[in-house]
Amino acid sequence: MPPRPPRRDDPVRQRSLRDHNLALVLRHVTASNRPPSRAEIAAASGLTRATVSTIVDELIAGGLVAELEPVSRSGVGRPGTGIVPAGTGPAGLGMEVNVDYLAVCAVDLTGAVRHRQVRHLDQREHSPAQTWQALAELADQAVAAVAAQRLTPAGGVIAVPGLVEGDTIRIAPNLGWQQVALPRPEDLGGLRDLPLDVANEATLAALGERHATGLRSFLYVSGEIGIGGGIVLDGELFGGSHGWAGEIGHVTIDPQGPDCHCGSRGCLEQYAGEEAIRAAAGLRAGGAVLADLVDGARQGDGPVLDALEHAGTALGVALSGAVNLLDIGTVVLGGHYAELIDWLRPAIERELARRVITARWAPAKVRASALGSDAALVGAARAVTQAILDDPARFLATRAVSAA
Amino acid sequence: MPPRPPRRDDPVRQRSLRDHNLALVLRHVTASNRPPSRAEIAAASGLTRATVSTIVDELIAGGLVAELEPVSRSGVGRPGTGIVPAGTGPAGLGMEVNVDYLAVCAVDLTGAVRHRQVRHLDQREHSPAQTWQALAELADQAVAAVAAQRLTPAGGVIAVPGLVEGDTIRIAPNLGWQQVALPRPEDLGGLRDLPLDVANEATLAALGERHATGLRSFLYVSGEIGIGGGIVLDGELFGGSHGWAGEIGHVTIDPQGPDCHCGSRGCLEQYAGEEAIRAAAGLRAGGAVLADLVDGARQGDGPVLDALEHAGTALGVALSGAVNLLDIGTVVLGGHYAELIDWLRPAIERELARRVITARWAPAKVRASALGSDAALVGAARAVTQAILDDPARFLATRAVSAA
DNA sequence: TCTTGTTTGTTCAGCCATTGAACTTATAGG
DNA sequence: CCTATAAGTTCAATGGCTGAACAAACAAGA
Repeated sequence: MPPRPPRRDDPVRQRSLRDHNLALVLRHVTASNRPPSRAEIAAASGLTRATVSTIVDELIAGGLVAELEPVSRSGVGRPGTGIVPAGTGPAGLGMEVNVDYLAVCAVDLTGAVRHRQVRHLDQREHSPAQTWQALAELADQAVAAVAAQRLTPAGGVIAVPGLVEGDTIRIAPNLGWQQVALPRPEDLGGLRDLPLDVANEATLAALGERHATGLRSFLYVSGEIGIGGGIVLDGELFGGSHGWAGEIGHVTIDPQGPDCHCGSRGCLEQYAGEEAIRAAAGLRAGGAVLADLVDGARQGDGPVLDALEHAGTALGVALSGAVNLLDIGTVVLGGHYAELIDWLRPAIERELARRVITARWAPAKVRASALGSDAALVGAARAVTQAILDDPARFLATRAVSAA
Repeated sequence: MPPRPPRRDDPVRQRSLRDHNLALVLRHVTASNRPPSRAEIAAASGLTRATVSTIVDELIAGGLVAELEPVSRSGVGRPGTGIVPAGTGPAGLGMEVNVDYLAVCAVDLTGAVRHRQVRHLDQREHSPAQTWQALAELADQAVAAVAAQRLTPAGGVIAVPGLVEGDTIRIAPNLGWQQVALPRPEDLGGLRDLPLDVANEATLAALGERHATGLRSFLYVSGEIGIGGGIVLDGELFGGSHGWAGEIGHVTIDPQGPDCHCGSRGCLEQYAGEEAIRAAAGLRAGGAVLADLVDGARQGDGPVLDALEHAGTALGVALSGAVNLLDIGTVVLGGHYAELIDWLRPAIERELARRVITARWAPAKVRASALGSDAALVGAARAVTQAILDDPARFLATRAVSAA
């Protein structure tokens, strides 16, 4: 998502120095829970107050941060003026295409969701072109709603439950899509001139969780119809060679297990996917599976509890492999799993304790998603604002050009 | 291993600018296959010739690079003087503690092995203290040998087949070690004043392979008595939260499989570890298992071929999970696997093709280790020199202090 | 009310690394 | 011997950070 991450093989000129410190200061502003003063930023970042002052000036001029009204604060000495991320300024647009709905949201630099709209639409009954059309309409409304709050959309990211490479969707099994390209800019109405990106839904959800939880490294696993995953390492999304990392749904649980639609056998999805759990629980097909499962589990329904126990065991086996491989301290369960966590957790933790070789020294934690079903949508929007926060200089430069 | 990687939350002063470009230029010198001239470095790095000149001067003064004799080169114009990594200068000491031998080697900044010595010693019959004693003697000889070649040892790293945390070895099953600390500096003779580190053997082997092969991202798997692994992402070793990443030997192949000594069931080691392959092949215990397997396979011995086919299948299942999770393009087989690759590869590639969901668009490559059984030893030594190459400024600073 | 002490934020000279252009050095080719 | 070309060096200019001095804003005590 970030247009071009700073490479360590780049030469460093004076300007890059400023660029780095611009990002450093901005990060302090967005990261601290209390609006910091220039002096506090200086103390925390290691820069001098003089440098911080000029940098803050530049950020204010660019509309990325703002000064707070001088509120009286405790303590002796001249009170500092708090610096906050700009509430009016750039906004990130997140869009989600899922099996039976479309969604759009907008976040500002503080991470607050300033607009959110969901529209039910079954993609399986429509062509990709129709989906893009409907999404463009939603996006138009979002752009308008956001403008009314004095925010300027700075870009958009679309979350898709499938494999994405560059600007094309290789395959999205549950949508029935193959080789679908991003819509052309001229078909996008209000998004026309904005940078637009597509990415995998679970990957973006992981990004959303990263901000919502503050965790530096974790494995995100989302269970819905399919099982998706995302890996965050040291605060950064890990994409792998092609951006396809995190595909835990097709990790093998039992080499001789049931056939999977992916062509393999014994994939995790065959044990812990929605359909597998439903069938094992003896529930009817086509209903509101998640609600039925939660109800059944709450009422102590035997087959349902057994089904969840089995799913948890399979999840635990897959996660153990991942933890052994990545030595990662936390697993975040999202999607339906977030609501089923109470019944999944015992089996998952049992398997982790048995199968992770370092479990006795550093047991991995299992927790539920903080954003729930909005994770991918919010994560997509955050991807846009995050790119600005990571490299404010680039944003300021483009802003200066468009102003001229 | 690198003392402290540059953090993105550090403030940047002018000096860091120089530090960065120092490393950038040095990297160009070590990376290019032909000794580059100052002008070529400037063109390749994006810096100006003026800057490169002053930086090269600084590196020459610090003894990290040297000018080549002005050889006549083709083409019109003033010929450039080639810059090469200093052949005399800092050296890295690699040490390896394995089940039945100790080894030491030294590499210079070019990566060339300048000294290498192996001594047979069965650690299972000796205490850790005795091992350290014997290793210190070997290291002493290495320091002397290296000094005779006008090299100055800059640090040492010990490779151990076990789980390392900080300066202690948590557990090394095949050595029979638990909670063993690094030897005290005063017990180390010629190593007394050098920075010393321990790390996992497979992790260091991965590092060695990274330099020997030039691959940017790969998964290294080494099969000997145990199975170890290391992950290299974008040129950097990935350690995970505690440095324990890469433990692929205890990934579950079959949740109901045979008991493993680690307390779990169905671990990869139970299918593709030396002992498992030997038993499946019907070979006698205690012999030269690897040699027997290679002989048997060459002669078309049925049980041996079957055993390798089964091991390859299990490896393929485990690697498929890893590739699905990490989206990594290359798998490097080391240790015994390197010599057995011809018989393992078909099964591994078959499973990867079946089980990796992105295999049809980007099939993962399987290749043999370039360093063979020396990978861990050389990798350990390289870890030292790599730290210098990654941050020459730090090295120059300590050098300046000790000179004063 | 006035003074003192404390902390914030700004100003400015000094410093440091990079740049770009001019200049010197070294070679090939006519 | 002269010209063209490329490598390497020198040097004034530039941009960004630092440190110290200073102005501004406040609390506490006399």
